[in-house]
Amino acid sequence: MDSKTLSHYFMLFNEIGIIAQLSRALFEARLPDGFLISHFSVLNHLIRVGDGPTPLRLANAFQVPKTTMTHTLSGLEKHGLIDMRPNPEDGRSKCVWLTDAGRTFRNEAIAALGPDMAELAERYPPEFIEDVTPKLAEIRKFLDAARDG
Amino acid sequence: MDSKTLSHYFMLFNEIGIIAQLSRALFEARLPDGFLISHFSVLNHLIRVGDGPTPLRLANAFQVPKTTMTHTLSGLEKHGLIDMRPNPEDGRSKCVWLTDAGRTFRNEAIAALGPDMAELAERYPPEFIEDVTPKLAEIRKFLDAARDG
DNA sequence: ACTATATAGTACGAAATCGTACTATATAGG
DNA sequence: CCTATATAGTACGATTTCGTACTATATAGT
Repeated sequence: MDSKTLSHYFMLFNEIGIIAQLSRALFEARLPDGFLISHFSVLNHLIRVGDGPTPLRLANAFQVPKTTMTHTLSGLEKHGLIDMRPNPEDGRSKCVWLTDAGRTFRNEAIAALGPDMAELAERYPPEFIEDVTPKLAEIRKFLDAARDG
Repeated sequence: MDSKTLSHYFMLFNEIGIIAQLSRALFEARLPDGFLISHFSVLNHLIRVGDGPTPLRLANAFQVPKTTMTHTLSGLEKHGLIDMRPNPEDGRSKCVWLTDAGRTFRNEAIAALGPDMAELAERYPPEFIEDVTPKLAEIRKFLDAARDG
């Protein structure tokens, strides 16, 4: 791959990285004190993909060490947003389930973004978003598949 | 903004966040041992925007506390990738300059991504990328402007 | 059944990131 | 000029994240 083409691909991920950083800071400021994106992300994942996974599956999904996931989950459990139950199919393992409070927390966190997104929508209408999102979803699926094998 | 539209906007940033996380893990694995994305990001920013800024400007650009930037810069300086010189216009302040080693490090880090990007290019040709990147750049500029004003 | 190996989760220490407090310099007002 | 306030950077402690080592359970081979 020639250097000019490479730089185009690199720039895509550079833009994505910058947006992620800016939007993370903005989003975190909207969360209640003491909560981080890492907490929200787990709740959101459990709703998107379904709850009941093991901590290890979550760690893999987020590309973080399992020790980090243990720490994040303990915070969520302490606040009553998830339940950790023994895995009936494996005595070494646990399963992570959302509580009602966890679902509520996630939904309220998204709702808190309303004003910011409305501001964004003034410049970039829904059609713009609906054009870009599926393309990014494609790339995301590709990256997700690439790291497994 | 109705809840369905909101969820579309949210999903965009959700995809961006996931891709950023996956690509960060992939990229960090390509960096020499002991270096983090935070180090590379600063070098890359200095090349993109031009070097000579103060640590505080960098901290603002990356939306991180200035103490974090102090730490990151001290790591870069220890490895000889940047120079920190006093600011001739302000005795409290310093200016950050790239060294030749810093430029080389940044270029080699990007080059190390070649094989991964080539793999991506098999599925998503340059035209696909060149369609998405400018749209993301727009959103990035908007977010960047929004936090100042 | 028994042993060896692999896996899930955690304890613990190291490094990165963050918030508060402090020092040094700059700016504004008198 | 002198004082009061604001700003740039850093020191320090707290939290998050990460790597290594450990315990408990599962799986494979015999």
